[in-house]
Amino acid sequence: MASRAVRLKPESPGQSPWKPTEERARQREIKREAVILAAARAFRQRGYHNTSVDDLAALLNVTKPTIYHYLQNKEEILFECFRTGLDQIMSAFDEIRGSDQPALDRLSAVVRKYTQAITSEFGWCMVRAEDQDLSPVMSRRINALKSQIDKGIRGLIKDGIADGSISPCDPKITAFALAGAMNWIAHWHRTDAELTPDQIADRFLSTFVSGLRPR
Amino acid sequence: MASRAVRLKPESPGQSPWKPTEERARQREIKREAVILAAARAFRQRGYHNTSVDDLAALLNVTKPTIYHYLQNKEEILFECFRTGLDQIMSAFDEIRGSDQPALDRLSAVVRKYTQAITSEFGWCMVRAEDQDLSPVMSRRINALKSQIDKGIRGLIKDGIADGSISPCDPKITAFALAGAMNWIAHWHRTDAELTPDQIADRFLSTFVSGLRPR
DNA sequence: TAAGTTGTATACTGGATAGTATACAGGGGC
DNA sequence: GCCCCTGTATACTATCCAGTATACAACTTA
Repeated sequence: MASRAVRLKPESPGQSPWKPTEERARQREIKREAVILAAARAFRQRGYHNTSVDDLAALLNVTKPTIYHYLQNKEEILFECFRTGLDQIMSAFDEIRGSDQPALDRLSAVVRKYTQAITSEFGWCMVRAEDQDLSPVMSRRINALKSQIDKGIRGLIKDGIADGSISPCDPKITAFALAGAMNWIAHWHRTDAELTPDQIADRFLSTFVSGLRPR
Repeated sequence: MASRAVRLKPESPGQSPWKPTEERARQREIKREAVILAAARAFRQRGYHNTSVDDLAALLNVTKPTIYHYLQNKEEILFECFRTGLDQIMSAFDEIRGSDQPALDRLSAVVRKYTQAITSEFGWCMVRAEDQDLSPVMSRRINALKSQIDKGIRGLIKDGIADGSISPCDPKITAFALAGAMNWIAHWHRTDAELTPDQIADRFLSTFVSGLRPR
């Protein structure tokens, strides 16, 4: 569940004979990511199938072949949207790695990060885009990422039961409930909403941790 | 939030001069619903955009014009799938109307019914189909139904806070969390799953009612 | 300044598919 | 037996759109 952002490391400047080439590669990557971001926004707004590659190109003030210069096909665009969003969620687990807090506290930290990710531009893609629009190979890769996230949440719940910070429950179903509540944010959250992601996360945590029944 | 199933009432037989006509209307309705059910299944399996009307026709051993004889266009098919699913959820509220139980108990009953609805054939349509595939007029009608459901849940939470069966919380966000957890079932539930809808509902309720923190 | 590489555009192809024009078959009522 | 209504099919149109062939422009390097 490591953050997968593998980036070109900027070498010490003015030394490599390949510097210009590297600069090009960086520019290329910037543009590629711009396409992916524009796609994520458009898909969220209009849906994957209601957004043509021509639409995407128009949003970026270029033409279709330019898009295809950076990404092989429409499926790859969707895949990258998926992946970028899921990577954001995965990174929620990075910062609690090695922590010795009670598992419930670690879970709370993950919930806050997760909520931030889901309210990002890529939230829609993680949650609403459909596997069926990807080829079996790509779909399997996405499902592997989703499965890792699920395992991470379940693991924290199991740890919590073990260390006594979480009361005994079915980890699988509890993880589904928690993930479902968070993923659903992508359906109703608007960036102009009154609540910040952190406020949403705190209220969710209050509900899930304390429960509905008065103590 | 009344159940909207308006049905032809079978008149006392053998009397009306229009009986054959009525029989025809009934047959027509049966076939129309068969189309909608087949569509719901196909959409869940392959997605709306990956299912052509020809595909649908083939599933029913007829041809495309037959489909169009019962439904105006593909959008109407999707709309009816939406509506059928949402009606099922709406009916979850019917049986607690007039109940004098504490609101938390009424909410629990709704959660059980809701879970049954979401695991039905139409679960996918309620949750995963996209408004953007409907015209603005139809989309507004669907959103009105969704909004009624949301109001129903929030109302029960507010009632619970008032009658003391639910501890004070933000009703809006709590309703979103609960609905999100349930709606998400449509993403992971398979009919061959090990847990029945009622078992899922009970575990959800245990999580939401008692909370994660040990008492 | 010449040669190669990268980025962008114009203009096209091919395939999928929503929706329709039209014909026809069968049953109920006269 | 004739007519009309309902249901179904064949065969078509029109449109959208993913992806490509090709040309050209601009920059890199020498």
